[in-house]
Amino acid sequence: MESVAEAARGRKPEEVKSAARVLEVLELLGAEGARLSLAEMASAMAVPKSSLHAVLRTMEARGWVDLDPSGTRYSLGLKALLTGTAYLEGDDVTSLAGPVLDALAEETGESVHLGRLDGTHVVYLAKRESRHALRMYSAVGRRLPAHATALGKAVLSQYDAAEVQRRLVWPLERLTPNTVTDPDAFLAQLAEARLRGWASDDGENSVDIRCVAVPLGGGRAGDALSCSAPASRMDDVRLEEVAQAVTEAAHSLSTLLKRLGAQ
Amino acid sequence: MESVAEAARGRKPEEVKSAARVLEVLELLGAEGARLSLAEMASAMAVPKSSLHAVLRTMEARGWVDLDPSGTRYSLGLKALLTGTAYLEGDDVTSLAGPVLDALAEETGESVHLGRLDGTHVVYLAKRESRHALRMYSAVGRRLPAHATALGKAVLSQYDAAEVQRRLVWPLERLTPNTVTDPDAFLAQLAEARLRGWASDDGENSVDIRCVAVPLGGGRAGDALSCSAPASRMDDVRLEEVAQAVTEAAHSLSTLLKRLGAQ
DNA sequence: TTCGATCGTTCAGAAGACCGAATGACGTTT
DNA sequence: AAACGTCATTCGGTCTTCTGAACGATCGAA
Repeated sequence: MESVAEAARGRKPEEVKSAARVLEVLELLGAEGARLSLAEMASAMAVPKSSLHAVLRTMEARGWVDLDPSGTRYSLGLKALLTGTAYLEGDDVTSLAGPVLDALAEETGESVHLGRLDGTHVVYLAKRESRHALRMYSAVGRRLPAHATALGKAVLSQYDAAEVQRRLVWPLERLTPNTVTDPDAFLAQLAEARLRGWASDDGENSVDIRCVAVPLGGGRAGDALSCSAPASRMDDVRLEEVAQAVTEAAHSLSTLLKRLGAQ
Repeated sequence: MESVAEAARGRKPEEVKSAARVLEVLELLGAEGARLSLAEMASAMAVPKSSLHAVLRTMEARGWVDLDPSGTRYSLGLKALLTGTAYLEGDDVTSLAGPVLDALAEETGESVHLGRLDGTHVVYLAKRESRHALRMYSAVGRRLPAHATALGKAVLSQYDAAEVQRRLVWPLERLTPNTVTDPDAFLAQLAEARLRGWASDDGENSVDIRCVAVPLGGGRAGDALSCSAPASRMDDVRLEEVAQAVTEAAHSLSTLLKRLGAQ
């Protein structure tokens, strides 16, 4: 009998209702540094107030959401931060990447990132900042569309065209005048990246930023290493040099990971 | 009838069972960079496997937990990271603190932290690293016992003795030979901090690190600003100088916050 | 003050999750 | 090869949570 009601909302009957709601609350509050009232969240989630009320009580009691002094607006609690940093600490790749990132940042003098594919986006897992005053803004946890970043293209270059077609949302969203949105041109870029071993981004998500990225091996298909710099410091020659350095760094990190996986 | 069963486990009947379990899973997986099987978690949480199974399916479907390639060990998912960083982005204090931290780090040349009291511990919300090669290790999201840190003592100095007694766990845990564990000595330190406006830590959580902290005003009773350095660069005279700088920084941040709260 | 529009909170009937035992799928040991 | 241990997974009856409407509290406007 539940199939009618559940199918109408497009949800699997395999989900535990209030478990899903807890996660939805966290995502909703996280989405925009939001401070939302119970009623606002209930309407946003299309859930009865009374049901959400009990869920929020549970979350508040455990420090996963905080309540305004007024007692009427919810925001994320400290537990969310603790768990977020625990993700990074518990991750093999991120833990091992530290010294490699340090060395690459030292060698290139530019901003260096470790990224992971998550659906259609890439998430920064770790970074080292450029020594220069003019540098790109970034933050661990930040998400950028995979199709407009070197990191994303590096990861995607490991899949065939059909898989890429399946993984991305078409048409590709345009972020800057340089964003590659034509499917054929995009797939051609991936093919080129696959051949030479590194992907690039020329102002495709942020004007005037050029970036090079190399996917990690060692069984970590979703991760890549990148180096970004303002176009003013990154002409084509320099790009190739940096690509070389990133490739070597990625290789050495991949070796560390393979060793870990084998043992 | 549920009061008997629930009271026996010490839980309020106000909790939604599977909501609490979702959070408990996240905390369990976050606790130690753990990779746990369903059976292990079920036993750790004292919950039937079959019930937890459904919860984990829900969490996995939404990317909150990841499953090993083998399909038998769970770890935190990427959504945990996204929500964790969202906590920081959505937080007024952390957002406003950036420039103040930069200035203080520049002025002192030492590591600077923004911390928040969470129960008996202090959590780092933001940091700026020392320019020196010899520097303390720290990370955003890291928790340290409040009674053994300048940050914690700064926050606690705002409460009276009875409140402090209530908030901490006695006896105070010893972390280093310098940790103050005697209740009277500890309360005396807080009283002194309250008078002069800043708290200090002399190798109490980490040998050879000295630290100064000042609580924030502006209605953010739980937050404090600190500056830490190796004892070799921090004699008593220098400590007073740094305390002065931190006090000014805390004051300017508090002013920013008050302005925000008023508007 | 009074009204109106929020908001969070409560409650009893209805719907769905929870649980224990049984099952199937591995990998390892005997 | 066979038996064992451990693992995730399924299933139907029972019990809990979920729900929608009604309530009470709070604030601002009239």
